[in-house]
Amino acid sequence: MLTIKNIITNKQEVLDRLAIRNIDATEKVNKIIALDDEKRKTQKDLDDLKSEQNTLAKEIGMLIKNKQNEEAEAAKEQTNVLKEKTKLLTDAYNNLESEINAILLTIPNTPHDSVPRGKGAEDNFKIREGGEIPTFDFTPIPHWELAKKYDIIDFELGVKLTGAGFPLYKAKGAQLQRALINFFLDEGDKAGYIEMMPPIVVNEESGYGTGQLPDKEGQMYHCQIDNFYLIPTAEVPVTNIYRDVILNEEDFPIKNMAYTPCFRREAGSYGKDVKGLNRLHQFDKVEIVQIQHPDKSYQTLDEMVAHVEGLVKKLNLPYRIMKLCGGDMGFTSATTYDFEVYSAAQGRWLEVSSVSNFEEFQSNRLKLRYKSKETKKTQLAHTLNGSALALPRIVAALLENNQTPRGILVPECLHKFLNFKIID
RNA sequence: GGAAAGAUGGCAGAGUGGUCUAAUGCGGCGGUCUUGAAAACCGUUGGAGGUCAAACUUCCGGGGGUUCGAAUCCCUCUCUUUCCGCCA
Repeated sequence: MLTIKNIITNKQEVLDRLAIRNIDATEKVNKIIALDDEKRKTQKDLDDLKSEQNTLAKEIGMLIKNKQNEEAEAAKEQTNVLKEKTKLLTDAYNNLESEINAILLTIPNTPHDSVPRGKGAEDNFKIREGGEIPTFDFTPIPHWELAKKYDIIDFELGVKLTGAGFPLYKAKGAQLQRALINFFLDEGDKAGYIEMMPPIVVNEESGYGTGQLPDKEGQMYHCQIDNFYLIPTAEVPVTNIYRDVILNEEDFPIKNMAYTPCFRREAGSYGKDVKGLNRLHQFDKVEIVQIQHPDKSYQTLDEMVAHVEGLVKKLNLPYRIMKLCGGDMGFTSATTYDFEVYSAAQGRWLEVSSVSNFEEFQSNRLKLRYKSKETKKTQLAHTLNGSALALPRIVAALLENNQTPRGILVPECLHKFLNFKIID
């Protein structure tokens, strides 16, 4: 969430930035500023009261020590009044605080200056594209049919075992998954990311830390007995490593990555979006996460985009990089680039990665800070993450784009992880 | 799953109702000495809020309670360790 300090000191800028999302937050911001002012005054009064009580308590201690019991009793009487007042003020203070927080939670991150205005996906700005859309001298088959034809992914068996959206990968299909994961992790390793194998079940605090809770509660699978959540992305455990951490400037940049399965309930999705591998309840993903000094986070964002671009290039997939407009950006992001690959038989662009700079929005909730060498104070760090990459849609595009009458050709970058070069 | 012990500052570790704004040690930072370094010695040493700065408030696993006063007593939750049981 946004910091109150930022809202107060840069009020107009905050409002202007939020306008990029087509949000007029004037009312909320004014309310927060007013409430915060009141909170501050209340705190001052409360502090004074407590100070008075502390002094009195010490005096009573002295009086009792000196056996001046009558005076001590009289002093005790005094504290009763103070206690009453303290209770009232404490309640008022707590109310103000939760009121402020409640509003704060409803305000999304302020988009970066460079983020284009716009309403939805149609207003996203294409940064670059690459690769070539394949042409066929036959009608290309969609991946779910290819999967069946070569018996590499069994959607029906997944339904039997669990339900829709939980496919079972078989034989070369399963091996292809493994190869992709290895490829992504190896590339990440070359780029300096430290590999992690985190828990894929997290507690409530972690859910709040990265902002999945409370807003997206219904999107996560919940183990009620233990109050744990299945992670919707490795971002949750890998970023929460730094919850309540104060870093040194020398620690930057922190570069971590993790392969994990991801679980999403995807309530409300339907139609062609959920066909085949397009949208699943369980899928595999390698996530890259960086924590960076605020001055360098945008440089880092570019670096991460370049990394992901390298992956889709090596996989030889037609891709485009979209800079999301204000209206299409996620709640917590300040800048997001989406990667889409073209899936030739479906004839659609599929989102396979989303690379974002959250600036200090996540850090604020995580209490992820660093000690500034210059000011000697603790300041919020910037967090960034991106998929590098999510498997299912990559697989969908690979199957559809690389199909030939003989079988499906496996891209060269995966050969060293596999003992076959064609799925037939 | 059963039993017991425990959770204190970056780490180790004292403190069991009243200058605890937490001893001591280690580590860190600054200084003296030195050509430089080490050693020795001296000083300093966290987070949050607040203030021009201070004062002040708050934080001894989380929450609640008792008390004029809680790291210290009570309740509760969480976690850790050890032992037993079960087990990949």
